[in-house]
Amino acid sequence: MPELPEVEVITRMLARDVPGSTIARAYVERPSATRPQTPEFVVEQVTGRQIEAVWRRAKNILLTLSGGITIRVHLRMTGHMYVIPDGANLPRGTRFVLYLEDGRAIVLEDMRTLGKVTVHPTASIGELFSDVGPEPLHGEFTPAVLATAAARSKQPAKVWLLDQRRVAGLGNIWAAETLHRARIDPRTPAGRLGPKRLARLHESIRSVLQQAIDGAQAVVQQPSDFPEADLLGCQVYGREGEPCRSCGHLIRRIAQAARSTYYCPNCQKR
DNA sequence: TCGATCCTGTAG
DNA sequence: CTACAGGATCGA
Repeated sequence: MPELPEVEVITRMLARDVPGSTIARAYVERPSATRPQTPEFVVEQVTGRQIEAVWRRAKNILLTLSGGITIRVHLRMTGHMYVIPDGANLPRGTRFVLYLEDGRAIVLEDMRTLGKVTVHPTASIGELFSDVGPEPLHGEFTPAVLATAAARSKQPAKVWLLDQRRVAGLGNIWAAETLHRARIDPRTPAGRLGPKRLARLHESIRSVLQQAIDGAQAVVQQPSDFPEADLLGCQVYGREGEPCRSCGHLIRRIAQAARSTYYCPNCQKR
């Protein structure tokens, strides 16, 4: 279920706890987790290598290993990844495990089994993400970049924001929250947003995501905690029929691209 | 550009 | 029981 903020916090935890450790063995509980690669291939590629770094790109977790190999993990809808102590039982829903030499293990827990683990030459990681848009919290993401990407697009703004080729990391929740903060109706064609609203959208994306990271970070007490940002703090997501926190109008839910969109019909204009 | 699809758990 | 779930890809 994680979007950029949740993946960011999960990545930070791993980046704090596992670099320097060596993978003693690996285990694929669910063969579909590595598709299109085979479990045997993935296990063979990672065994015996040292974890040098853990980082994030869009909603992917990357583990850079010694010997020029990188593990790419995508949590999709229900994935979670964290370290368990030596001797701890594998959690229910475990799909993939990296056992470390010191006895700890990194587990991929994923009830819905849509998550993915694949291995790639580190040198080729760049091209893996060649179609993915800019990281919204980095300097490369500017109003101008946003404007260029939005130009002439007829896609509704909400659907447009979910497309990872435009901006990396937004999902159904934070796309809705971002549009509310920017006071843009989710049905507005992206190409019709003028400089003023694009500037608001740019700023909203950054501030909403940064706040969500801070919120998610705050709820994690131990590694296995899922850094679920506080949905009670959402302005629109999941609040159909409830009053808008800014104006009191009732929040509406519509379907866009077969997914729910929540918005305030009063605050958010076309 | 859209719907179907990969899966399973849970809410209504 | 059915509807739906915070993702992404694939084929029509």
